[in-house]
Amino acid sequence: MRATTGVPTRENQWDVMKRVGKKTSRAERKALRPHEILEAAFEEFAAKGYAATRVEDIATRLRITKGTVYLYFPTKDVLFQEMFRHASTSSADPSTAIGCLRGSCADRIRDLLLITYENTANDRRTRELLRLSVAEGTRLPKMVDCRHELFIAPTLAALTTLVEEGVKSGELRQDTAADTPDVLASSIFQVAVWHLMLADRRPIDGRALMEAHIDLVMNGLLRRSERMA
Amino acid sequence: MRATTGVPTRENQWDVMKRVGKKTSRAERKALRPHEILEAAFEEFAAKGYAATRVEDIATRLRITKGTVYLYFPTKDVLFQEMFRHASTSSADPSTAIGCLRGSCADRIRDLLLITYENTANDRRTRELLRLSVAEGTRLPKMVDCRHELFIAPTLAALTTLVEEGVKSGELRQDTAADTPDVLASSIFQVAVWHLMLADRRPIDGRALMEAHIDLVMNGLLRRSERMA
Amino acid sequence: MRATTGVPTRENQWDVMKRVGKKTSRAERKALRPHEILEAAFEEFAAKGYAATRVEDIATRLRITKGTVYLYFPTKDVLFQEMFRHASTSSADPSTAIGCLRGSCADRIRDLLLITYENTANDRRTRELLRLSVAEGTRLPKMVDCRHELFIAPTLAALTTLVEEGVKSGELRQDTAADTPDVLASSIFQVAVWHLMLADRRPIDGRALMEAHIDLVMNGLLRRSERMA
Amino acid sequence: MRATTGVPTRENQWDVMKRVGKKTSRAERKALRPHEILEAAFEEFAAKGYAATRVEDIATRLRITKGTVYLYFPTKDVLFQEMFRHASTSSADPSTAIGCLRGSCADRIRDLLLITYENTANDRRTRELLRLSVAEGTRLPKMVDCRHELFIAPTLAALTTLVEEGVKSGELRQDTAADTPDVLASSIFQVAVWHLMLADRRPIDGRALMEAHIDLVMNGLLRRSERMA
DNA sequence: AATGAATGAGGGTTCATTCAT
DNA sequence: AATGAATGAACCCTCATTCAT
Repeated sequence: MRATTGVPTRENQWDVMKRVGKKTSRAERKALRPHEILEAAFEEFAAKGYAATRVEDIATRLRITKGTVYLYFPTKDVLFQEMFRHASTSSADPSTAIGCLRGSCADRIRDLLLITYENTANDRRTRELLRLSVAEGTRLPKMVDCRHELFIAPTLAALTTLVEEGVKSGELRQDTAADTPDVLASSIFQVAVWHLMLADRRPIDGRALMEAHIDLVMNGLLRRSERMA
Repeated sequence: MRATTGVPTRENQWDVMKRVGKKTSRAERKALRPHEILEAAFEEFAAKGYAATRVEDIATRLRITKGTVYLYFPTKDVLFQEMFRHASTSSADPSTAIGCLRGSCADRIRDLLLITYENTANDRRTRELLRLSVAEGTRLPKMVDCRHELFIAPTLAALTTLVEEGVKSGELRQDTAADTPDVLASSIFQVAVWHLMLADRRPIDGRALMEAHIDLVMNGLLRRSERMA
Repeated sequence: MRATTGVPTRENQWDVMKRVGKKTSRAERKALRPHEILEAAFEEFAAKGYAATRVEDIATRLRITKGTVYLYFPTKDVLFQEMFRHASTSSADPSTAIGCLRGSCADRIRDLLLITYENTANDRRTRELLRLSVAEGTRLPKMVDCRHELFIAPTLAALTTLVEEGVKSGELRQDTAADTPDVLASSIFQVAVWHLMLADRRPIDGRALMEAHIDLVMNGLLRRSERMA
Repeated sequence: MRATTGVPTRENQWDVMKRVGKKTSRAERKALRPHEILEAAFEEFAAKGYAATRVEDIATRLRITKGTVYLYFPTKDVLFQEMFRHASTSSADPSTAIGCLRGSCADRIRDLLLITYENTANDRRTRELLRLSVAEGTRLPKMVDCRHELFIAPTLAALTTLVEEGVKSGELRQDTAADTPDVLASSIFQVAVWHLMLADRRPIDGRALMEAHIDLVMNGLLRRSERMA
């Protein structure tokens, strides 16, 4: 029925292990596999998108064969979704950041934005998840909603709380802007999109841009005397 | 399921033309075709991405067959790129907007941002081009760079010019923010990404967000007395 | 994306047609295709069973490629079922045979059995459908039931009617056997199974066996006084 | 769905043995294994056919893993053939039945047919072997021939002998039917095929059908004077 | 110009078989 | 002896592309 060559054309994972003298038991290997595969899947899907990625590409990245991938994930589609969940889960939880803010409202807003920036726009993994959310979101809205619920909404809610507090204490002015404090975070989106679109071809200093934006939103561009009603 | 009949169940383009009494000559038809195809391609590619879109999907949208598509475009890949160029070209040219700005620097900045917002984040076509830039940009960096060159860079350059002018005239303060006036436009990215990710599932008032952001960047969030050094 | 060799390695159907000077228009070809494919599918499925048959085998038999098969049938499974229905439909309808029986009950029973034999056990196509019914029937009971309903049941019902009539008229004896006249047809099953199992390796004279069986069962059924020479 | 846990959810063979306090040594186990595997293989192959059965299905039925199957049988194909031989061997040997027939020719014929019926058409295992002979016989004619040689031919030969004897003694009439006494057994085929095709969806009383057939063929074969009531 | 039947390379998925543990 | 992770050859089905009509 099926021919069985058994003659490996290229050295496989085990050969490699022997050659480099690594000691990984089968059990260890197996326990690691799902994680490894999800990581490799992340790289491939992020680089090429769902449809253009071949399961074999993912396998090859790990020096295994596609059959092995199917030992751990039943379909490409499930693999994608698990990968998305896995990559999301390993992102920094915004609540920890929110929990350790100290100082004046302005300080806390500044720190929250900077920390969020570091965890999102400045984090390759999170950026690529944004890419996938944009690219595949139409196909899998649930996925994106879930991510929004867990990561974006809490941060924006924290901003809203901080602004409300600052307005109440008189530290911040009460105005149009105070009604939609989401906009405080807009530069994070800008940096993220910039990275996604232009990568290293037109690099920007994300941190500088963030600080400029924070300066702007806190102080405004107009001279004191020119301040608009 | 593939039909095997070959009997068209719905009236095709010629039937339609006959019914409504239009007179479109063959020559006219031919002249229109590339444009029609590019439009249909835009819709399909935007909805499903490059790899997941079938040439036949595009043809079906026009009630023609895939063979016809190949009369005008040699490959799917070329079609995609031409579509991208075409959709970009039909976007509003930023230079026209820049040209008709009037009033104080603040006014002109505000107007430029609002006009750009209307032409980009609030324009479905431009938004979908952003989606494609993010999704397929890795594969076709040239495409994205070109788009950046023609649409994004000029707008940001205009902003920079306006800010410099305002600083020189004393209308705007000279500070961190003035060094990277790009950030003034960050809310446009935010609205665009929000639309792309959450579509109509979590709608936002883009215009209100824009105005809040403009208010913020012009006036700052801090009370006058609290202004940071 | 996809390489396009276009270099045919072996002459295909069209080459063949040109070479032998056949004149078959595309439209004619297309109209014939489903029928051709069903016939080829019949041969392959009958020879190897559902699971062991490759769609490509079916295509190759027609000097076309598997892609073409999928132009007419959406899946292998549907192809199998349509093939089964098609092959069944083209079998002789028992009602026509039943309609033209003449003579005494004995004569009509004899003729019905012989005709049924010719149409079933002695007909390769019907025999192979029996093979498929036995081999794949567990998977597709509906298919077998349908076939039973249309072909087997009517014939057995006709036998029952004939026997009842003969008993009533006094031509046939009333006894155990008259209660289950199905057994009159048992030799048809025997010949069919023999063919399916031993093919041409241990050939039998089906017709002679049929006649011997008829002789046996008729002389048993008939009253003493009616006994045939 | 493939499980990735490796944690057995149901108790395996050893657990079972421990629980019920059985003491089966490794050696005993090993001696039993081939037999167990062949039995499990019989069930699976009979239910799904050769190609559609997975080696793992067979193993799972025994709560062992496919690796173990390969310890005892080198390939799936060999396993199938050994299973077929094994299942055949465990069928009742016709010679024993033939040996203990007593009474008149008519009695012996009747008894032989009834015993054969019980051992074949009315025996699930033998019936399923018939199914496999029909389904896979084209692929493995040797197998079927062997089975024919050992089980079918002897029974038919015995029938022939009995009929010849009856004719010689004057108990049976000498006529067409006497030339091919095979037909006496045709109802066995009929019942077997009926079971295989219609299973329990259209049940029949096999024994009644057999007796009706015997009644039919005996009263036909017997001389006028010998006719049974 | 338009069609759509046909092609065939490819990618998802399965499963017989191997072999280190 | 038994396991089950891994392999890789197939097989189903899709779809970009071609080309005769």
